[in-house]
Amino acid sequence: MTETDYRDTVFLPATAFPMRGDLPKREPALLARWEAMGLDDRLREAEEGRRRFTLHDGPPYANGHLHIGHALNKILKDVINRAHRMAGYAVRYVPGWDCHGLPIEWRIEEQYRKAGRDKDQVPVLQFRAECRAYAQHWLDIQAQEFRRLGVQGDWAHRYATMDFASEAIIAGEIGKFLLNGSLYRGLRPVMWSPVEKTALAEAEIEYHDHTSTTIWVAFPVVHDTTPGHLLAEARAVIWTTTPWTMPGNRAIAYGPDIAYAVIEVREGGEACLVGPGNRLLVAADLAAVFASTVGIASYDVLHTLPGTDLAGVLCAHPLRGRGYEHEVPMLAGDFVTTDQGTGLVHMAPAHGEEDFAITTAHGIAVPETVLDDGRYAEHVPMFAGVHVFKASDPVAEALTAAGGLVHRGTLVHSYPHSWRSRAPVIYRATPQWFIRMDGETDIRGRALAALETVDFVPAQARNRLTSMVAGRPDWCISRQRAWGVPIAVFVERATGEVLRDPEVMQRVVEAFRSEGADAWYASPPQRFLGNDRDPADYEQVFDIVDVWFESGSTHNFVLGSDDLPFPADLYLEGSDQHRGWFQSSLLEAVGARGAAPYRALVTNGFVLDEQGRKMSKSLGNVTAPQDVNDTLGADILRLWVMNSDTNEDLRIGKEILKQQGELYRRLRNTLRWLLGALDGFHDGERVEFAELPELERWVLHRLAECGSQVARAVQTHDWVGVYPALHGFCASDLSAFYFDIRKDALYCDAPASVRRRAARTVLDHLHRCLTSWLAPVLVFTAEEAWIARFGEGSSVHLQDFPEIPAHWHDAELADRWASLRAVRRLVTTEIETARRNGSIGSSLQAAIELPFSEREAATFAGIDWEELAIVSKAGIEVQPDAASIYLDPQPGEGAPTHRAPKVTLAPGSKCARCWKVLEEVGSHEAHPALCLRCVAVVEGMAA
RNA sequence: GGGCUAGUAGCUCAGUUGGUUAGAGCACACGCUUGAUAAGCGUGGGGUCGGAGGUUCGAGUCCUCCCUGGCCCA
Repeated sequence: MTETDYRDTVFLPATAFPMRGDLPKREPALLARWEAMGLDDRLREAEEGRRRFTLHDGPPYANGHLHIGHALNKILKDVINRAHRMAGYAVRYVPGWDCHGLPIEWRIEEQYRKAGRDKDQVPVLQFRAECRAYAQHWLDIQAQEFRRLGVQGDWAHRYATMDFASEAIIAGEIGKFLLNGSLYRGLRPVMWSPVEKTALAEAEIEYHDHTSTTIWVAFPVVHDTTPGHLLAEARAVIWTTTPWTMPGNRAIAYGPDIAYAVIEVREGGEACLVGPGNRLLVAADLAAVFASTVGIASYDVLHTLPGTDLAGVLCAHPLRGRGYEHEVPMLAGDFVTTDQGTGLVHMAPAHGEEDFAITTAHGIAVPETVLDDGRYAEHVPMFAGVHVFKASDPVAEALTAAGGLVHRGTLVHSYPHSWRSRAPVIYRATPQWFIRMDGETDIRGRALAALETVDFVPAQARNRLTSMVAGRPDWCISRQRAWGVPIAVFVERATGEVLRDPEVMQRVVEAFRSEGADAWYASPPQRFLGNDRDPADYEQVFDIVDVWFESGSTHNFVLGSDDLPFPADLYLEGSDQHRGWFQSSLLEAVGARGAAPYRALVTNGFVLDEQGRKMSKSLGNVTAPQDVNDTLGADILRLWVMNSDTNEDLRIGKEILKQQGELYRRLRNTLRWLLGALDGFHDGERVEFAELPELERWVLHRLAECGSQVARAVQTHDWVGVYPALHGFCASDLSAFYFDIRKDALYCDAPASVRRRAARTVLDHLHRCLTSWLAPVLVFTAEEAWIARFGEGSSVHLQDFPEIPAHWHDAELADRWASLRAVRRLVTTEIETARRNGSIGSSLQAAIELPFSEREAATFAGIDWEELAIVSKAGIEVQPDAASIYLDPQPGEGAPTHRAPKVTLAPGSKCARCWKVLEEVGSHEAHPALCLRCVAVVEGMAA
């Protein structure tokens, strides 16, 4: 008989599960299959009566295709949801969308501009309808894109901030803040875009470099309260990067802990605007820098005085006599530093947070000097009608003429710009609606208390969110725009008081619920005010609410039923949402219902390119999820997420994805080989745990370790490292070790042999465990590998994670096998040496001789080294006095170490069936080409 | 400029309370196998642990400063 004649007697792996994933084609087919079999409904049915896990979805903005950050976030959510489901929870995931707001409004306006139409001529209801249609369009596209990524959810019942029900709830939530007294209207400096003519949220601001005119301005001291009257004839010098705020100046801040100096100019420089004899007040430490910057050649320090001495000093505005007659008091401010400038800071109450806080604390009125389009108001002396961004020259010239300008320069610095128009923004005091953070309702204090019971992953995030809540100002919730939910309140004209009437509020909410927020614009005010009030007595507010308030309200849209209890178990978003949704949701929930809306917060990092840079179209380093789906498959993208450290920023690009493809292949081939080796497996083959060889028990131990790791991740929401570990298990423990060793038994042993049945028993566990553990991530591939074994009617997604018996875990066995594998590594190295010498080819051509110490020989007794090293012959030689190099961490000092393993050519002939080289081959008459084991198997098959 | 955070092989990541020669997978090179075959196995090269100081018998781990990224803020 020739070799090929025995090939058919070998039990080679057989499976229809292809080696190549072909995911871009196969994934859509699986999605269609799930749809056809009603998988989502079956999941719902299977979850009856289980404990619930609720991850409340943070809404992406319905504007444009998904980018990689969306994909990362939704995939992570999906993995966590699916893993909980398979761990025994009922999971109903309701995805949502953020639909209102400036970016969409801007797009619609843009369309008008391109069409040459004036958007101010468009009726507001028509404009809002177009915004709604636009948002709906992208919502539908994004939903499809999320589903293509394999994200499971209740897509039919998704929420959207623009749903009528949502708009009604948002109005009702505003009503709660109105009625509990934390909503107020106030004049405050807010970030204002003169281009869009609206206040902007911090989230709508971005910083770019900007060249500003800087000026040093001298304020004459007119009332000197310092001991010894040290400020006689002196002028206080301030430095500012915003000359346009000079008309709004009302005070000067000094640092109480800073030392100040009165200097007298001895000699001015060539271009210096202050001549000899001028007396100037600046911080003592900054005097020299100041002098050289403004061109003072030399000066004398007349006096130094502590900052506290400046209390009570009054200055004149440098433009006194030209319409600026108010006094400018010097006020103590802890925020004043000597990092730059003069140590004296000019305070314009309308144009800065600190300015506002310190001046109003001293009873100074807030002047409204700048109009909504960025021009000075009519009442502003000298500059009425000038745009603030063109005011540097006029202001500097006026100050020069008045003798108040000390120096002028420019500075390139990071400056706030509108996120949408990219135009610079300003601080401007306007009447706005605010939610009070402190005071009676103490939202801040209660929010901070609520955070103490929230779990954070990663843990550092707690610090970040807490400090942001602790430090934030009152929440400005009004916007002067059209596409959103109106702050549906009335202000009594006679008193300026906001109307707090639950019945009015109720009428608003009901109208919104049936007709949407458009009702506010479409209905006469009488409808809301009721018959007892005269609409003429009230001003109807048409500001819309900040979209962060809307998204902060989303927990009210979906949570609060038996199905979806409040609070959510988990919120999971990118790290930018500490300032955004994590915070707005917290403040909204604490303010309106007194509790945090989440039990745990998970943060994921940002996605960067392969060099760690931000992705941008101009750099051409953008990785689009759609492209990955179409070229590699969504499973590859999902694997990328889970193989990354999502707690930190993560990277993606061509090479990284290629690597994920390689890692995927290993997982896929592991499943494929399992399926092939399990061909025809039936329950009767199983071997009891007690009958399993040590090697099989060791694999089960490793399986138990992996299972614990998965279970831990479900509980902690921290999945970093879990799938790399699973991959390592497949590559190192299974493919390179267990599978390689067991191929002989699986391919060549008789089907009834205990060794082969034991192996298949374990392979069955491996297949079930691996497919279910991989299912939350490789949603398509795991399904394929499940169907390949259990048929078209089944789905891995209807499975729970297998229960792992506690006795599978065996730490002692693990230690022993760690040593065995260390010995094996040395053996394979020796075999490799022999191979390079040309003495052998395959390892089955080798015979090995293992020198052991007595202790090693005892410890490793019973080990089949031929099997473990995959060689044809293995012998052990005990060296009585040698040190135990495989067992001692530090080989004996004194005792000689035994020799390294010795590799020789195995004697005998190659068995035509199992390819081992054995001396017994040829000894059987009927099958001279076979070893005796194979003879028995072949004859058994023939019988 | 401030807060938070990171910087370990080409890539993705491990590195316990400071303790021997810094690990793994992938990629790469070479070899084996041709019964997981557009697969599998083995061996190997590759790191001044971002940089510079300091503490210590000993630092990837602790301290200081600096550089480079990221998020958030000003």
